Amino acid sequence: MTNHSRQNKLLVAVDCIIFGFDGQELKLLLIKRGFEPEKGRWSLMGGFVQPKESFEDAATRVLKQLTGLEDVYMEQLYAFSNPDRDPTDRIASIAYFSLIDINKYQQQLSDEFHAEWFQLAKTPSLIFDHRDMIDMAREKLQYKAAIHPILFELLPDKFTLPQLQSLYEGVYDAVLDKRNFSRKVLSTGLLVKQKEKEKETSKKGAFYFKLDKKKYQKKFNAFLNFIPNPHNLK
Amino acid sequence: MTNHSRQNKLLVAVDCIIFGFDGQELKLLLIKRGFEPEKGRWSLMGGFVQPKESFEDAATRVLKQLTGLEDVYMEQLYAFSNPDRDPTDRIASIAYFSLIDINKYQQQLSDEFHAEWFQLAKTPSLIFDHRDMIDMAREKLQYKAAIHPILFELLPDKFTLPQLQSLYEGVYDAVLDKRNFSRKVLSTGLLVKQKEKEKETSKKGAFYFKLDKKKYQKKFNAFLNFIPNPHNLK
DNA sequence: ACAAAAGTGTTTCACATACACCCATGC
DNA sequence: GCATGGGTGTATGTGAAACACTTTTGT
Repeated sequence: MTNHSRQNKLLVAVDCIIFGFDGQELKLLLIKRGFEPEKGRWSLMGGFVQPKESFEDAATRVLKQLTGLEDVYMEQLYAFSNPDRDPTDRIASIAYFSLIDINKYQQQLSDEFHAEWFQLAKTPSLIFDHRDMIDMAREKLQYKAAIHPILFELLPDKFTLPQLQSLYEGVYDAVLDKRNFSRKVLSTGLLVKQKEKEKETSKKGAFYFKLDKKKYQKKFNAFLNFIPNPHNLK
Repeated sequence: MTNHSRQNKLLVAVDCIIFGFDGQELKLLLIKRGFEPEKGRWSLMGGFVQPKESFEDAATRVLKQLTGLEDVYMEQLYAFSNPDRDPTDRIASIAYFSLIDINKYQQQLSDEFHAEWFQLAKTPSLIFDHRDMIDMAREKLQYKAAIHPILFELLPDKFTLPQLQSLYEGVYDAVLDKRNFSRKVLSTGLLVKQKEKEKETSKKGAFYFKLDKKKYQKKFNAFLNFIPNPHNLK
């Protein structure tokens, strides 16, 4: 227990599950591996953890490498550690998932990795346990987005209610009633109506909204609707 | 990226946050370290991940080593990886939390580790980032127990409603109304009333209940109360 | 008979849901 | 003038919360 022996050391990688939303569909950014093993197959973007780097640092670095983005929403998903998950080497992988504004994503960087956005339902066959990672990420996203307003991280600064609703519908694979939906999201007080309309997708046009960043920060945890009644809390 | 170089390898440990409930208070099992570094200080029970072991395997092994228990509720909490978290070596730690029936715990095993149960509010100073681990575990427990009926994992086969209520009150540090509480838990259909009463803690005595294991399994996920209305799901 | 904890029911209110019509505009 | 998608209001039901008295029994 005390011998920090060399033989107990492991290779540790990070893998990034990157979600984006194009206004219609929830999407996932995958790369085509340009190196062995499994060269030519699709996978999540990943990389090895360096000696002086935390897992978060590594995931941030890897994400930036692929997308050019920093300061985006990222959350540790799970540590995958089956000794046989990579058939060639024993490599543990810490999976992170990110929510990015797909418009800020810098295409040119991705060319290097042959990256492509995939609809969730249409992802290709993936290496190792990356499919499990994605399934778990999706589940966690559903779980968390039901409680915290994280889906705004996928949207541009200005967005319309119909867009927001499509996003929720995509995440939950559900059809929602637009009257109830708009009442619910507006009742949070998190949205600020703009004067301009988005007029690409309809003749009438839909008003833009912006997120009230201050309230967003403040309400991020308050969004919880299941803890016992606040005034019973000691 | 392709060079799985030796120098990228890391020491990886697991640490176990072990919760128990004595009928009154939510408690935590800690050990007094009998080895360097930090010999003599309190810490979580942990151990290094072995070359052919998954992190889950390692945590299961470590938990059994301390408590003698297998097949208990265990969940991966988080991978802690700050390069400086252990000042002597770079060691990442994957934290797991467990919920055990404190009565099944085998005291004699723990003597070897000088283990003791602590009330959450009265935990001593701990090594490294173990305090952070515990805080996060508690938060996750609150989060999860609000949605899934996991707290039964802390109780013996037979328990009373007042005990169950104390448990919830301990986890949320809250005072609950017993009428509303009993209506709510009984409405889940998860509890089966027994004929015997527990007569230690009151003159009148409180009826024992058992968990309906089949319904528990079936309802474990159905307990969710926030997903969009089921009949809207595709 | 009294103290101590168990057990039980009703009212009120907020929120979630179901549901249908009018509006603005480009063509 | 019509087709397309945007925007709004109401009625109903369910579940959460507040609240107080009776029961049992050991001493």
